Amino acid sequence: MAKKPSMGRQKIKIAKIEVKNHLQVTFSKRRSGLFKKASELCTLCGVEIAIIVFSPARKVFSFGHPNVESLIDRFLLRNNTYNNPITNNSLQLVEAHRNASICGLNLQLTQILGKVEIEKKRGESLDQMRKNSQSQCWWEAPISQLDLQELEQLKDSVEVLKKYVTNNQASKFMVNETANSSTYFGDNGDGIFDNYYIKPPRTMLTSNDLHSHNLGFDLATFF
Amino acid sequence: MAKKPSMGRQKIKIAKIEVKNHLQVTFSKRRSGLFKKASELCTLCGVEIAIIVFSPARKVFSFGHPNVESLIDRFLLRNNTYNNPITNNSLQLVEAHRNASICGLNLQLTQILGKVEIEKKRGESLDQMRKNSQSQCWWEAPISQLDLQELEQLKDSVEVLKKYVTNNQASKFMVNETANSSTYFGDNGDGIFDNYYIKPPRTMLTSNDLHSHNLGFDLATFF
DNA sequence: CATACTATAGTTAGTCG
DNA sequence: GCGACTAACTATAGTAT
Repeated sequence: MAKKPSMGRQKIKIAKIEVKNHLQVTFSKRRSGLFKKASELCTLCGVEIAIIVFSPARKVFSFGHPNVESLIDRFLLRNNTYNNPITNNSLQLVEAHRNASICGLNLQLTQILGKVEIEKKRGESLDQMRKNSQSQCWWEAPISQLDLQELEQLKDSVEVLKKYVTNNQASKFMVNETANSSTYFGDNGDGIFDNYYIKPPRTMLTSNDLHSHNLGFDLATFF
Repeated sequence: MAKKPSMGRQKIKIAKIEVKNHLQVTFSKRRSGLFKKASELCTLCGVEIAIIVFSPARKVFSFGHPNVESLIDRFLLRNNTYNNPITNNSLQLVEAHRNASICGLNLQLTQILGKVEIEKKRGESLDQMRKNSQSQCWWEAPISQLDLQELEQLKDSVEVLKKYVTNNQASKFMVNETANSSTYFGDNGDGIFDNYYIKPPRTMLTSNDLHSHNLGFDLATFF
């Protein structure tokens, strides 16, 4: 067949493409072009970038270095911290954010883990105590049980918070294409959020989680 | 001075630029290039895009059409609801995001607040108890104090998390210019980016880009 | 940190498989 | 939907302001 010589790239107007098929092709090409530019910018300048795209077909495409979630977190945190309209509580907020840092979270987690143990023991002791004299401490046992349960939840909550912040450790490019129901998460090994009430009964933080604070930057500056 | 003729664009390796000054220039240029590409993609294909960039200088640059926050919301929500739970990890992710919902946070906060009250009362009671028989409960008081302190911290942490999520519903931005972050908010598709950090609104794209876009959005509807 | 300039490297519209 | 191809079209490296 006679090959028609390509007329090459034509100039186009930057306006909504009406031809559906054409639009799809352009979207696909330019999206990958955009992600490529982003990744180059990451490499060249050592910056962190997250991109979220909702396609015409309602699919989600995302690019993230090191990963989308952690950048979203930082973005929101930063906005909250410095732009919060509730100026009255700004100082408290700053303090709260400080508490949300990895360091603070680890500390809190450690304290809570220890506390859970203590509460268990205390529950037992109080249980015995109640046997000895119920009239004196009738309210101790139930509260103690409640404490324990709540503390377990709290512990897990803090772990979730910590995971949020810890996510920053990843150091890989990640490109996601989320069809209407699936998202591929890179094998960074992070991005794991543990559920605080459905999770399996195991310790959720590995020693790795607890000690790896070697972020490429100083997280503390964000709080 | 004798004008040296430009040697034109040179080929570069995509690797970390070491020369600080050079890096800064490249970052600035490529960032605006990236945002322009994004805005073109928005207009051409009628898609929605959010970009977050953390610069080497720790500044935040963002592009969003229609705006960053709403896209983040949808991204997280979609991950929450429809993420494909292939592995335990992703399942946990789904649950964790669910936990991050306002509802869950409110619940947790309520629980914690209630617990703080209980702890206070218990502390008092235990204090009295200790007076009555120190030998039996010598360890109660100190632990109780520790409890209270920890719980206050936890309460703050959860409040932070809640702020995270609640932010979605707050007025999108009030004081969005800070010393640390500049944000480009994509507008209705005319390709005009308002820079809220550097100067009053000014055109970012060339006049060539300014006329042909029309997505039928009104900037006012976004804020 | 942003912009102006120019030659050239890189991207992509249009088309086919 | 993805790649390949080619001829334009654009972005941008290097440099200076």
